[in-house]
Amino acid sequence: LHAAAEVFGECGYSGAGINRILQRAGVTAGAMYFHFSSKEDLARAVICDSAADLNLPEGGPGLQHLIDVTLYLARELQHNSFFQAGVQLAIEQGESGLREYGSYEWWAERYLEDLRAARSQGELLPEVQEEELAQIVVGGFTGLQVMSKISTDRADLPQRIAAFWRCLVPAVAVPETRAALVIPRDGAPR
Amino acid sequence: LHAAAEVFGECGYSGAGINRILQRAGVTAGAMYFHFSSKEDLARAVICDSAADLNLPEGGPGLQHLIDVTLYLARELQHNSFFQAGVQLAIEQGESGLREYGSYEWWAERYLEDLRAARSQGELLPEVQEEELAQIVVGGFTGLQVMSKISTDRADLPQRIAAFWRCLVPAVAVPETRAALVIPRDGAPR
Amino acid sequence: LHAAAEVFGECGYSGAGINRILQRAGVTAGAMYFHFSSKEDLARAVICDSAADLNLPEGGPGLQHLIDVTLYLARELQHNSFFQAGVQLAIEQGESGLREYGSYEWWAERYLEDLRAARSQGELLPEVQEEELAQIVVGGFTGLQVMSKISTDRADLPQRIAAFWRCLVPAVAVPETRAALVIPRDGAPR
Amino acid sequence: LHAAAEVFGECGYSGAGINRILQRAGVTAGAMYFHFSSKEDLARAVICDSAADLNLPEGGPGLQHLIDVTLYLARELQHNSFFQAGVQLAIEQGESGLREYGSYEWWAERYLEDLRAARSQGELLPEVQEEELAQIVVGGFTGLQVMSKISTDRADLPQRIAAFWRCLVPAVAVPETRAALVIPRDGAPR
DNA sequence: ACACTCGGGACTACCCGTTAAT
DNA sequence: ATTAACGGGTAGTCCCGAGTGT
Repeated sequence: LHAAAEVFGECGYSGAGINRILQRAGVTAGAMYFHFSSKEDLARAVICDSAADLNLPEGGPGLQHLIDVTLYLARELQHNSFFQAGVQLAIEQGESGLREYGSYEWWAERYLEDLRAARSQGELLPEVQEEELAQIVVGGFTGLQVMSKISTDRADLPQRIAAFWRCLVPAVAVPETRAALVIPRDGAPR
Repeated sequence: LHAAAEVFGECGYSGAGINRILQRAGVTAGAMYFHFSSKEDLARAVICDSAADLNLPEGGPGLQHLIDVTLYLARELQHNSFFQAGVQLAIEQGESGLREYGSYEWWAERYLEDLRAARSQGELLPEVQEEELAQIVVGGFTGLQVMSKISTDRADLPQRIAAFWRCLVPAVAVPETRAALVIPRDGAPR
Repeated sequence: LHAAAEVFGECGYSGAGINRILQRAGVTAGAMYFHFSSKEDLARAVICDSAADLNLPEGGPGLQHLIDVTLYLARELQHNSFFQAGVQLAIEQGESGLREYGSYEWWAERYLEDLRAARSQGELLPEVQEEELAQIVVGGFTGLQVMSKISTDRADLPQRIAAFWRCLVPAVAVPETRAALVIPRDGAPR
Repeated sequence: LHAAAEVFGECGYSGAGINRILQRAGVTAGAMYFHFSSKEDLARAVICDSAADLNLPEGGPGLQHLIDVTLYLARELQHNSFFQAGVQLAIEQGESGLREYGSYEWWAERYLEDLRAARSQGELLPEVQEEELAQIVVGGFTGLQVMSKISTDRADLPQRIAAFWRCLVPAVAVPETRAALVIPRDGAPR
């Protein structure tokens, strides 16, 4: 249910009342409990669908693709309430009982693929550890998202991510790659 | 109340039932409502005290001090339940009604001081923007804390922060400073 | 709910605890809050139903009918807990938040119809103002009801109303009507 | 305490929270409970003082005096919060546990004195029963007060009482007295 | 004698996520 | 898939007293 995503995204898991979800969706309680066995189950469904309707940018893997992906996600977080809910619920794991480190690992895995490609294309500096870097990118994205949400309701999230990359790139990319990378100041798509 | 910090830290704001706080603290409702006029007020008090009992590492300002501070905070987050609660409530701002971007800004400000000192001591590379970097450090710390909490209950948080710095330093510090910086792999105090 | 009427009638609005209503009705809180969204809403429902199950005496309109109605209401107030509750809540309007002067106006309107009929049948003395008299009858009834409830738990209410009329009639009715009017001393139905 | 009178008058007995009284009075709980042993006791004290600071109109007893008294009381009810509280608490007897029919009886007694004087001065029609009439006056006053409070916050109470008397007088007073009686339309003092 | 801080519990109206009946 | 209900939970208020000074 799409209404659930909105409410979870706005109020968090425990702050989201089922009734609010129901009446925003225009459904009755029984109807929902036919499809989802519990609130937790509903949240799980939202999480699953949250990653579903993302259209990650195409393009050959590598550092540039990784950057493009994060900027795309940043922009997506501004309007896509499913994705917002996914992120919110991921952050709150533990309150919700939905102990699934999955989300973060999944993204780290995705990023790692790009980083490995980057390595094999010689884009990365030798001292960079791909696994660590993937974790750092996930962590940085998460943290900047939280801050941006609180301070500007995510309006400046793409800019923040862009700044993050501009800061990080010199430490990870070889000079020639670095010169070729495109990191729009405002996070707009290339 | 110290019990409140624990419960807020564990369950978040809306997940924390006042009754649980009360019975963990061994006091009654009336007693609490004499000192704090509402749950929100209680949370505010926790936030305020959360930053109070930190003993930030001494030492001349600069990049090394900034690193030491973040590592200290990482270690502190492992046992200090007041600080845990402060961070948790900061992340949840909005659900709680406690709209105070304050916490993040306050830390960014602290970090900025060190960065400015670092700049004037010639520790920073010319292309680094201090304000942006301060935000990124706060964001990175926040995000890594969230991930670490979920995956290992913060057991590996200092290591993650250390890795974060090892990754970041080449991009911000001039080579001689970089060589002199101490970033213990395990995040232990110097 | 019929239990609500009893408790409201006995204790007034703010004195009536929802729990008392619930356990007297033998239902649970959730059950009630499914049907009524709040205590106020419940009270409103009681008020509405209070006037519903009254069987006002039939008969051609006029002074005699008006008297019969008030005596009937007096007798009804002795056992009909719905009506009791309606009157009680009407008196307390303002504490309850149910600002609806409606009840009193409604009755004054009813009475006025009879008085207008009486006028057109030549039963009223020329100096009598129907509107004012209607208000006075409502007020007198209300006040006597309050007194009777306190002093004798409404046991003597019909008698008091009868006395009220015996006192009032000479001032409002023309002599021949006056002679024909029946006002049983004990307020019993004709 | 004068603040208690206001709050009781506004909210009724059970609707009046002690804390509200206390903070309006600018006192603390302990201070109050030294002087009054309970809320009920406080209410009793308010009732007692409520009749204290009334300056009933002087003048020889009789029908005119009775009328003057009721009009004076009507005007007093508009601003004198002690008296308002007294009336309010009198109406609510039973909720409050303060079962003292006293108030009403006391007033009926006062009125009866005037009526007896009126009788001995030949002002009353022969069929009038003084005791009954006294009760009716008390009841009428009470009821009209309730209605006026709800509809106009007592702004038109004196007018209503005046109308009450204009209606009642023909039924109780002998013609010559009736002609001499002064009942200002707006209830203003003579 | 008087006042206040601090606390105790039971109670308030109301909402929670969930489930039977049908 | 709906209507009705459950029962425990929500934050918060109630009136009141015990202990501590002034």
